[in-house]
Amino acid sequence: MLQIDQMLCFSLYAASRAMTRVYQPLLEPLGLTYPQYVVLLALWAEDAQPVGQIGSRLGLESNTLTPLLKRMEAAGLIHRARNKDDERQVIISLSGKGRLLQSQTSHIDRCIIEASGLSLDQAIALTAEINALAARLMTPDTATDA
Amino acid sequence: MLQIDQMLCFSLYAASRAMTRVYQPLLEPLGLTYPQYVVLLALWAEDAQPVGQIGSRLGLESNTLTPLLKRMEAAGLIHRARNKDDERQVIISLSGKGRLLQSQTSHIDRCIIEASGLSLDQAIALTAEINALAARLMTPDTATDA
DNA sequence: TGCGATTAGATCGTACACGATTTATTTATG
DNA sequence: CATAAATAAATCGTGTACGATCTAATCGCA
Repeated sequence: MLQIDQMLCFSLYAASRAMTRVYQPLLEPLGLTYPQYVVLLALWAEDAQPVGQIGSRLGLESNTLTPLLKRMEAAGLIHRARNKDDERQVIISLSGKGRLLQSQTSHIDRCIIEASGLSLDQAIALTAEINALAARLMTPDTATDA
Repeated sequence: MLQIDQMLCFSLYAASRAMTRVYQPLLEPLGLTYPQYVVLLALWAEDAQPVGQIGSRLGLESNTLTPLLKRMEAAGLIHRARNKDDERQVIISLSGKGRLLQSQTSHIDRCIIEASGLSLDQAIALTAEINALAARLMTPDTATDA
């Protein structure tokens, strides 16, 4: 009984790391880590975003993103520039190199789907369930006392 | 279409971190991090395991476990001792303090179940799906070329 | 019996995560 | 117009993850 939540939390923990390990050898030839790839996904969907917007999309704070983005800048993947209209913001935009990488990732998508062993419908359903769970976990519920 | 696997991988990544964030305030009063709690779960299930066995149960290598276990030893939660029958192995066993902590974790289980918003059946089913996915991801499949 | 191969942990370097704090900029208010 | 409150990143410290390598102990087999 009481083991179930432990198993649920542990299964997420283990599955997430397993997924990262599947990505790693596919991303390594591109010189990317998994979190860096996720940032690129966000930028391919919408270029030129402030750090905070990327953070809210990815659920990461500036204390994680700032050094990560600096490494991506050093690798020539992105540009970092202050917003002229609001000097507090740093706008992250794709470099030519960062934009070109997108074309080299379609085989990655295929490999992951294959490794997951799921049909498209199954993947969609499972993703929806996990997203719903994550959304509930992130609501400031009555989880601290009772 | 090609976004699905990205959504699946990202949902796992985000859900795992969300789960850790739910645990954090519950574990902090006990002086535990989430990975340390997972190690304790393994030891509560079976005391006196070598490092490598804990690693295979948790999917962690010695390069992660060794420093983690040293911190737990420093915190007085566990003992580390060479196996007399095989001096290569380091046996990890619970201290009295580490054993006692188990009794203080039942409310944590309840809080997590509540925060997940899942019924027991739903939690079991979702855990099984995620475990099956993780198992497939961990098989050395044809994921590197095609 | 002896020595190369294997195995178990430990060590090292790099890259996240994240709580807490700090700095710089903008906004709101008197 | 001045300044306190709010906001956006950056910084700092601690704790995982993990590839690569190292060391010590055991095993296998001539």
